[in-house]
Amino acid sequence: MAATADGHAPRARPTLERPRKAGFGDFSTNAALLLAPVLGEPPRDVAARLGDALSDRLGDALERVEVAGPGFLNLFLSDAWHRGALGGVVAAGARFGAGGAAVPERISVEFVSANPTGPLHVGHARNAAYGDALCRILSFHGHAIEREFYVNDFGSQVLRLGESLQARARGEEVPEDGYRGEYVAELAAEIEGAAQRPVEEVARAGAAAVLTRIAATLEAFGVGFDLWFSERTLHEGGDALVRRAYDELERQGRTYRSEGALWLRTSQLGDDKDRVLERSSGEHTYFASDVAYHQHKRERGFDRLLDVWGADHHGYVARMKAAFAALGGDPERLELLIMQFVNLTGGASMSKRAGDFVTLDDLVGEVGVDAARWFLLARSHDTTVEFDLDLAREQEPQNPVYYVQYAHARIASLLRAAQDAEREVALARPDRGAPLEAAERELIKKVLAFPGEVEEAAARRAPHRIAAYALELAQQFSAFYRDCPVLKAESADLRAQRLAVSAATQGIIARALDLLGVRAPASM
RNA sequence: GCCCCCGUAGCUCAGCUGGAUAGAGCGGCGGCCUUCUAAGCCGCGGGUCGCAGGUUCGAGUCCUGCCGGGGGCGCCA
Repeated sequence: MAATADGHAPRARPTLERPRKAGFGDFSTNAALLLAPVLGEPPRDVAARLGDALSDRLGDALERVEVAGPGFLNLFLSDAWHRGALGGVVAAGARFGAGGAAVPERISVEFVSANPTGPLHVGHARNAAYGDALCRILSFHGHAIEREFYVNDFGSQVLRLGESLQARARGEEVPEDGYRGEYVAELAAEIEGAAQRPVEEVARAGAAAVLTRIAATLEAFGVGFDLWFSERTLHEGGDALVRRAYDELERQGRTYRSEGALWLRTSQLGDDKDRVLERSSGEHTYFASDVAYHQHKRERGFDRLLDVWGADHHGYVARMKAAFAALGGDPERLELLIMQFVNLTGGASMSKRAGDFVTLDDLVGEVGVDAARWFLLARSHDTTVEFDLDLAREQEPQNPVYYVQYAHARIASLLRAAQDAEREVALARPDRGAPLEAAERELIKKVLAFPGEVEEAAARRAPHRIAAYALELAQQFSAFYRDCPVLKAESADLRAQRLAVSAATQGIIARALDLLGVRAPASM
């Protein structure tokens, strides 16, 4: 791009984009708008010349060009180009849109990480759905992903669980700051000798039992982990990881002693103030565990670390980043993704201590895995989700997820109706040279947008983009289904071509739903 | 007081690196099933993009300041 007359670089960059409105062509460029002041000519004249040049260059891939508005140049691609592109999609098969990452990375994604002191609730459900979908998207995009669940099985919370369990087992009142849910009584009955054994043992057994339940809940929700990392292991053994992290920090000159406690100089690295690692009592803080845990992650050699946290942890971001830098890490490679809250209405409180809250299991029981995941994933992670349980329960069939699944099922029905041989023939040669109806061309365009959507969703850590795209694709298929007979097309070629378009669409709907962890049924 | 997120249609939310008449779902009103699944389709109505400035040829989008909502600021986890 040439500099402007006054020698400064132009502020805006020339773009080649796919306009939202169909009337503005398949591609649109603002190049003429930016060139005009440099050339000293009217933007529309520049656009016209640019259009002529492109027409010569692109040949029959281009149907026509249009100068529009203040000087945009809109390019309309031909049917031949669209059919050729469709052929590419069909040929790519299940790999269409996959592996687009320019620099594949080995990434650790830590999510959920709920305390093993009670059942998962709706907030955890959002974290689980988001983290899982993010892993699926990043993996599909070409990254190597490891999924981790950090188990806080060491601190005072677990001890309180033990006290609560013991109280229940003895038929006593649960302590003021204890856990009161019904599950506590259930667990107390399950754990042998809960009334007599040392409270630490009861706590440990209780946490293990809760964790087993959590894992089962997550599995039913379609969420799995490669590693369940125990906080306790950070503190065990002579060469405890916590000690090693302290040593490393000391070597880097980042720690000091004051008032009997060991402090980390996080304020030198962007935090508001320094933080305590080891209390004057000799106990480690929760922060110390996290520092050691992240040091352990560093030692495992990831290119990037992602932590999915609840909104109540956002005050923790600065110190964690600072600690990561203090350990010698690049804070840019530690991403702390904050999930905003799920505001539950029409149901019970989400307070964990209240003992009466809507669990992930309850949620799934009410609306099913697919609707629950869709609902939690369809919104950006940094906006609060309004989840009306009554509405979700009553309006299940109106949920957009069913619309998308329905489109998939319809295509499956179409393909079933076609003979196997015909389907294969259609997919072997999708381009039959038949002219494209408007709805057909729009559907192909939507299909072709998929890799870009994956790229966007991966780069922005934004699964909700996939949900939005899936809905749009399903809508575009509905228009195609309405306007373009497939099985009843006038000619065999047209029938084959439309079968290919349908099959390609089906594959992408299935893939998009899979990236969200939602099923793609063959019939509904 | 400081920090983070949000403020777009009656409700719930999209809106990608600033671009051309601001979109969807739900809800409302009115139509469409001897025709590839009506869990569907079509049409209508509905918005000073919180407010005020600023940058720009161009701002829902970027900057500043207010207002409103949510959350967080512990030698708790």
